[in-house]
Amino acid sequence: METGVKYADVCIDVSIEKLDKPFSYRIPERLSGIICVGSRVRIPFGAGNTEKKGYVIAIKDDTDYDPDKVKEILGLVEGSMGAEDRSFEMAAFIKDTYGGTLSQALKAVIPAKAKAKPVEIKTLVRKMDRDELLALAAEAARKNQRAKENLLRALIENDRIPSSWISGKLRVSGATVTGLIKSGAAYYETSSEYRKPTVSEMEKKNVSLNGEQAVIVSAIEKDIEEGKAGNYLIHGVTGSGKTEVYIRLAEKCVLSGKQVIFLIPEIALTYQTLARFYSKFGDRVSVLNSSMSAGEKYDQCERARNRDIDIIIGPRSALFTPFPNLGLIIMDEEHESSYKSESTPKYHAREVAKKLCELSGAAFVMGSATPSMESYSAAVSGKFTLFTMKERATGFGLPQTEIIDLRKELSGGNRSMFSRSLKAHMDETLARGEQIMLFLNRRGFSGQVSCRECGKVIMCPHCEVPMALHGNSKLVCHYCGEITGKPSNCPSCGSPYLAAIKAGTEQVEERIVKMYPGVKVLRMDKDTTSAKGSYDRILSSFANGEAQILIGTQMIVKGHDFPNVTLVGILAADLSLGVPDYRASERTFQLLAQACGRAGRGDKPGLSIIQTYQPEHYAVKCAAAQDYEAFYEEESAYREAAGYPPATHMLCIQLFGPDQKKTALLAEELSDVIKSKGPVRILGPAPANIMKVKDYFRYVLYVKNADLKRLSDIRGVSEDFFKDKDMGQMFVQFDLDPMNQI
DNA sequence: AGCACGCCGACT
DNA sequence: GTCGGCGTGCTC
Repeated sequence: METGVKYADVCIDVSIEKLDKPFSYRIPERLSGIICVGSRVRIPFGAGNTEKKGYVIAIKDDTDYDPDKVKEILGLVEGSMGAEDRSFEMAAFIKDTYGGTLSQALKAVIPAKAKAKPVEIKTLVRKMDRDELLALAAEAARKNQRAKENLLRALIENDRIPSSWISGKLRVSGATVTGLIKSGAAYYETSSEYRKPTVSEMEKKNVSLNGEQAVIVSAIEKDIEEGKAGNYLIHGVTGSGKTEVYIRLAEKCVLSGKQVIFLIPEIALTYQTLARFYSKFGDRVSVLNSSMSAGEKYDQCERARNRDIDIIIGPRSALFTPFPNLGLIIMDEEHESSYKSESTPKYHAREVAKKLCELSGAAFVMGSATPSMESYSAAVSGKFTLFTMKERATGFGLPQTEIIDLRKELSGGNRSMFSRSLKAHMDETLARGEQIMLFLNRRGFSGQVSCRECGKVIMCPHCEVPMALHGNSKLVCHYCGEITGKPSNCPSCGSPYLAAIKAGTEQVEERIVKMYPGVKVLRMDKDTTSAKGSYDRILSSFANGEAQILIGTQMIVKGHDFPNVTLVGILAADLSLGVPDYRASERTFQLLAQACGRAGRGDKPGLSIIQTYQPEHYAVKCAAAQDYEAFYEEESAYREAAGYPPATHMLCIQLFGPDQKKTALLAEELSDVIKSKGPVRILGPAPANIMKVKDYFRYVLYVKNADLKRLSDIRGVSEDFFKDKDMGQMFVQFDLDPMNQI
């Protein structure tokens, strides 16, 4: 037992800014050695000594605070998760890196509230002996208390009755049971049992590794064995078999008594990967997903803590699974933007995972066919170890690609959305009985209603966003949810000629149906996947060959393999290039490269056709050539020249307020305050791309600096500035290296 | 957030 | 003269 340790820094678990600092408490003798960093404690707080709960974030021999005023910890919180030290270091890291309060960081890091109690299995246990119970039963019978009599008779025959029996088989109400307990005939025993998500067992197949896979597995395993586990980036072309590498590494890790966190961008998209993990690890693997209740998440944490599972698969929040001996974090599809949290603290799972691995001595393995600029640059500079997989595991080469210049099509007299080449290849593919995927990204325009006479678009009254037509009579704002009826006349000029822009995919579908009567077509976009389960239904019916053509937005390019797809058509590649965002090229490249990779995943060669108005754009050219390195070089030069991540770091400060002038003014003031603290590159303040959402005006300020510490200081300065300010309804958000420019 | 102290109006 | 309004300001 430790001696001389007297004080604990306690974070009170309320999300109140003013309490967002540690409070020192004396550790009573009886608790010394029991209380540790991470303990959940009860403490007296404030003048009234109201009892509050807090987290111990540090233990110290002395305190900076007036020792006379320091109070004593009352005790430990019963049933606390006792989250370990690591979680608190993670919370501190998140707070320091991404801002927000410590409580917000703690909330992100503490997986589920302890108050979300596990399902309690109650058992009624006999307390009296048989004769006494018989007497009671006889008395109940005499008083015509049928329910009580039945329960007593059941209790005579069984000394333990599960509560499910009582309400189910015996049909006895709770009141009767309570009465019985009061009379001392029996008592309730409660024990918690985990709610286990169902696991379907599949046959285990042994896949042998190809050369590239084996090299990577043995290199990383060697590092782990020598205690030199680091960060690894696997750049593997689509279909190169990254999952098998993950499985081997995870297996090795589990066999040596360590646990694995496997991060995936979106649960629905990687069913095939999940199935492979299940078949390999059975019920030692568990899946976390966003639709789970707090209780279920709590159970998963308990199972992890108790070493009932070795592997957790889930989105970024799976990072905070409290494994006692974490050995490996895998991050699949590392470039996906869903790894960045959208709410404060806006942390990036990649950075947090890296930190977590440092703290626990675990290996961090990232994989992608199109790595993010951030990761690849870290790999190039030697911070991550880079592995490249160039072979497709099936042995077949990458699909052929063809770039079609839509400007030439137009000047050649073809005004349809299908180029002559695409049309010809579609004819052939259909004739061969193979499948086609058509990809179109037309988010943003679909559904908007405009007047054919004055050209005005119907906007949401609360947001600076066009309303979208749902069905035939409803207008919906996708930003605030405002629903209005579709007016019969234009609100500005009164013209009755209102026209809705159809979703691109819908138009494509109409054309296809006309072009190929009798050919089965599936469409997948926001409209067709809004119903629960429709996503999987569409994909599986396409996989089963129920349709020959699948038309969709970017959601079709991810995940699923369709071995019979031999033609992929990208109808308008540059639509995602026009977005005012420094990541536009990167995202376009990723999208195109992934879409091209969809063709020829089986044993038949594939072809991808990219239609574009900008055939000379490097994102298009490199994606067509499946040349990641060339893209990286070009994009890297651009980021370097323009001063964008990863060449520098960028702190985005977003101000929100109902009064446009006041919000703009506050942004200006903040900008001046930041400038007064030393020279630094500031962009803006400027109105956000979408200036108004939910009646709140949005102003944005970007501060650039290569030094993260400097940006963190600037965030501190800003936070202090806002503290002294009368903010009214205005509020601020910080976003480090944002994924989307707002 | 609570719960104090605190400095001004209507009451035994 | 006190009781009590909730306005500011700490709370380890």
